[in-house]
Amino acid sequence: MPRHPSQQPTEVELEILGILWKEGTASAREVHDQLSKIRDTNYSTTVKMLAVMADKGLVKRDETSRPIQFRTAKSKQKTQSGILKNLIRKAYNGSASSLVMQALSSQKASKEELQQIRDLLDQLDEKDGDSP
Amino acid sequence: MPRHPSQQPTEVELEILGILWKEGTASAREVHDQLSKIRDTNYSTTVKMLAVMADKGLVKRDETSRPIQFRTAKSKQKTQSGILKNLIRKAYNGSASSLVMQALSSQKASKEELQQIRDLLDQLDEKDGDSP
DNA sequence: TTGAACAAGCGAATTCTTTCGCTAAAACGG
DNA sequence: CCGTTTTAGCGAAAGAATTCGCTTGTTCAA
Repeated sequence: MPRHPSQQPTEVELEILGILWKEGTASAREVHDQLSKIRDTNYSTTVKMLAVMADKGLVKRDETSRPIQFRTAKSKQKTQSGILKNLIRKAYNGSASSLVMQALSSQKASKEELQQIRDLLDQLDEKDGDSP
Repeated sequence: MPRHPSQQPTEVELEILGILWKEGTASAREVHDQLSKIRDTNYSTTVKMLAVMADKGLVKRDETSRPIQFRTAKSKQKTQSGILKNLIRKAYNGSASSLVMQALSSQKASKEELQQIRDLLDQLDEKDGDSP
């Protein structure tokens, strides 16, 4: 009986995606150097992970340049919100605001950030006035 | 070489935790009935998952009552914020507010919810005036 | 060109997750 | 009680994720 292949990126995959989001584009070596700071891992492993991720369509390879450059296949936005949506559904019973409140209470945020969030809230209010 | 056992609950585990959060306490059968609505799974599998989760310390069994009752071992809060913290670190480069903004923009929230969030923001502002 | 150094890839082993058939034990109804 | 139904558990296997040794290819400087 076939298992459900999870749509979400795995732990390590996410860490690698995180690196690529930060760097934009990077060689296997560069990815590895970053990765090895947060995870005890081996260069071969990193290379393999990138290969697996390429198969899954999570990253793209640019072979025209040497060393081969990697970048993410989907936009950061899209990937992040996919993960978020999934998490909200499974762990927050579908309520985005529960997640938001918890994130705000359990993690520190600067005044500027809080203000940014307020601004966004205002925008949202305007847009969707009051509709059932 | 030992793998990093991920601290986070897996996909199915999370779904089961979600059910237990909603129900408070439930028998294997009850968990299964709920689970099978969102996932094509077998009663034996559910029972096994609960056993595995008990081993990992994710759920507790109350054997005094028959059928055995399950409940989560850690509080919903604690588990959720653990997951969030992890996600923020890995996928949001440590910025809780990025996650919050994305959650707000990509998921609908009612006016009441938005207001709740505002209230929380106000509280946070008061508490931590202007930090170092 | 040639050897050192680095990059890429293959294939197989490990460990973890998820699956379920099958057996035993417990509860239930007559 | 006894057969039936439900619950619990075991153990094994299928599937995924992660690991890395080792081989091969490429680059580069002397």
